[in-house]
This record gives sequence, structure tokens and C-alpha cells, in this order.
Amino acid sequence: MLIAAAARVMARDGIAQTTTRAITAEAGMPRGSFHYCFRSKDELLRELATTVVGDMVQAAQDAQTDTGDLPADLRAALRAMFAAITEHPDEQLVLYELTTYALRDPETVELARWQYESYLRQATDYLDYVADRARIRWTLPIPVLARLVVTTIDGLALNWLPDRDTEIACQVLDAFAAHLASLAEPST
Amino acid sequence: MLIAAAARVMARDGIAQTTTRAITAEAGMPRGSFHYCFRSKDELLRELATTVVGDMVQAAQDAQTDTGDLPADLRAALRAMFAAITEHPDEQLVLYELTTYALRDPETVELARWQYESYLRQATDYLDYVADRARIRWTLPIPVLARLVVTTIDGLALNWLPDRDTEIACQVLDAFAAHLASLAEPST
DNA sequence: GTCTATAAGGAGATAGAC
DNA sequence: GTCTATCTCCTTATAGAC
Repeated sequence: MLIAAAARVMARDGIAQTTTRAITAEAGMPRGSFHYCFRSKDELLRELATTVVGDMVQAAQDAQTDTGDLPADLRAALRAMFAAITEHPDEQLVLYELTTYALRDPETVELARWQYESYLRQATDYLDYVADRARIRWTLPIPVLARLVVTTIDGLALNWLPDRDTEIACQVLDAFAAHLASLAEPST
Repeated sequence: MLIAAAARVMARDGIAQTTTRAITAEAGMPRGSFHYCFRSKDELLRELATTVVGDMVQAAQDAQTDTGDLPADLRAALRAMFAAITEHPDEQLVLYELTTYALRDPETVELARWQYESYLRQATDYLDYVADRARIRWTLPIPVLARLVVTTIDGLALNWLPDRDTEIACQVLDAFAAHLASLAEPST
């Protein structure tokens, strides 16, 4: 599959090196076959973006935990989401590359928008789920909280990539989890 | 100046289109002159990175305010830093492009590290300055708080770029400012 | 020293053989 | 339908004229 091959090349070598030649070589296919499956390289990149973003959101969903202790659950869930990222740094870097790439082209900026909307939807679902299970309600609007969560995870991962300081990242995450817990109050 | 020309091309067209041809054309110079000033394109990109990161840190420093009211000052400073970013979205996008580009090459990963160290240093200086002026001390280690600040501003800006929703970004920023203020206690 | 002209290689896309 | 061979364009870098 060309998309899977492109994903491997991209994770390994970065978006700049992800040429049609490299992709078809990775897939063990002749170069000519590329334009038999995709009209252009951009068309493949668009399909690839939806795939890797979907995988990422799925991984975040799988990281949810639920023991009933709100602060501990938040901390565990955030740590699990962050761990899912740091375990695959190259895949995470691909997501940033796809975002910046899409933002440069007016034709594909919609893709970056969709990407971060997907993140927000996942965070919103999680916050709703937690509120329901722990019988609390959030003291700030869910859209604001969801964006705060996405911002923190996404920003923390980007800050982590250059120095890979997992220790301090976890401390930041715990501080954020405590903040989030303080924004919950018992529901009536 | 070739670096200034490269910065303009990069902000306008993105890193992928920032070729030696485009740079020299922007500078009104013949193509051959490029390699008279720089050994290679990567050498210029390295110098350009230090320039734009320096400009960014300087802009953040200029955004500091001080009225004595801690929560209000934090809110105003964070908003000013964020405004400095959103007023120049293309320049901010360049910073992300430079980071992801540098992270892909073992030879230049040091540059990405230096970039985020610069952000951290700026945030650390700000937190120290605020603590001194408002006569408070932080209840979490400064390195953790500094990374939290950088993460939030940087992550929020990246989340803002696709949908440009300034309204909700400011709400997130205010929530974060309140959180930060709650992490201060009067110094003895 | 400055710049023109060109080299040498890699990119995406395609025409046409099988 | 599949793949080989090639086309055209664009990249960085350089050799050599002025």
C-alpha cells in the first residue's frame, strides 16, 4: 500500500525527503505506478494526513482510564496520552510537518483545520466522558477546556522533541492535571 | 542582506519554496553571489534561525507589563505575547518550520534545542522578574513553570494558526493566567 | 571580486511499449 | 492494466569570463 509506505518514509526521513521515488521504492513498486493510484503527490499527502491523524486520535482515545478518583484519573489519562506520543516521536513529528505544510497552501489549509478539529473533538469527548463518570461539571466552557487540553498536550510534545526531557514534561503534565481537576465541581 | 531576504521569502512562501534562487531574486542579487556569502544553503538557514528566534524572544520581552496587580499583569503579559505572535502569523509559522526542519537532521537538531532553550530562558527571566516585582514566590519549581508557560503560548499559537479563532484563544489564555496566579504565594 | 553560464543531479509527471 | 523509459522543470553548486 502506497499510503503505508509513504507513512514509513515520512516518519523515517521527514516530509522533504518523501518523494514519489522514495515512496514507490519503499513499497517495492515501479515509479510509474504512483500516478496510476494517485493523480498527484499532494493527493496522496492529503489521504495520508487523514490516516495518521485518525491513528493519533484513536491512540489518545485508548489512553483513557477511569477509576473514579478524578484528579488521579486526569493525571493518568494525560500521562498516557503523552506517553503515546513520546513512544513514537517520529510519527508525532510527521503530524507537525503535515500541519505546517498544509498551512502554507491555501488549497490544503482546510486539512490543517480538520486536523486540529479532530484533536478538539477527541478532547471534548474525553471531558464529557469524565464529567459524566465522575459526576462533576466543568466550571469553564467545554470548548475552552478542550482547547486548553489540546494546546497543552500538543505544545508539550513539541517542546519535548528537541531535548527529550521526559522528567520535566511529566511535572508540567501533573501541574496541568491538578489545574484541570480544580476546574471541576460536583454536579447537582 | 541575504538573511533578511531569506526571512522575507520564508515568511511569504514557506521553507519548501525558500530556494537559493528565490532568496537571491528577493535580494536583487545574481545567483552566483549566494555561494560567495554562504558555503551552502544550510549554513544560511542556521544563521537565519538564530536571527528570527532572537527577534521573537525580543518581542516577547517587550510585551512585559508591570502595574503591581499580579493576576492582571500576568493576563496582560500573556495576552501581549500572544498578540505579538498572532499579528505576524507567517513569521510564527516560519519558527515551526525551522524547528521541524532542524529536528530531521542530526547535524542541526542542536539548533532546535537552542531555539527552545531560548524560549525557556525568556520565560524564566519573566517569572523571576514578576516574582521580584510582585513580592511573591512560586509554589512550583521555576523550570517547571517556565516550560508550562512556553508550552502554553507555543501550543496555543500552533492551534490558532489553522482556524485563527482569537476569541477562544484569549479565553484559554485568561484561564491559564488565572492558574499561574494561583501558583504564587506572598514571599516572607 | 562580481556575475554569467552551465554543470550535475533529482523532482513530478507522462507517453507509449508490452 | 502494468511498467519502462523519458521528458521537462527546477534544485544546489561551481567554473571561468570579465
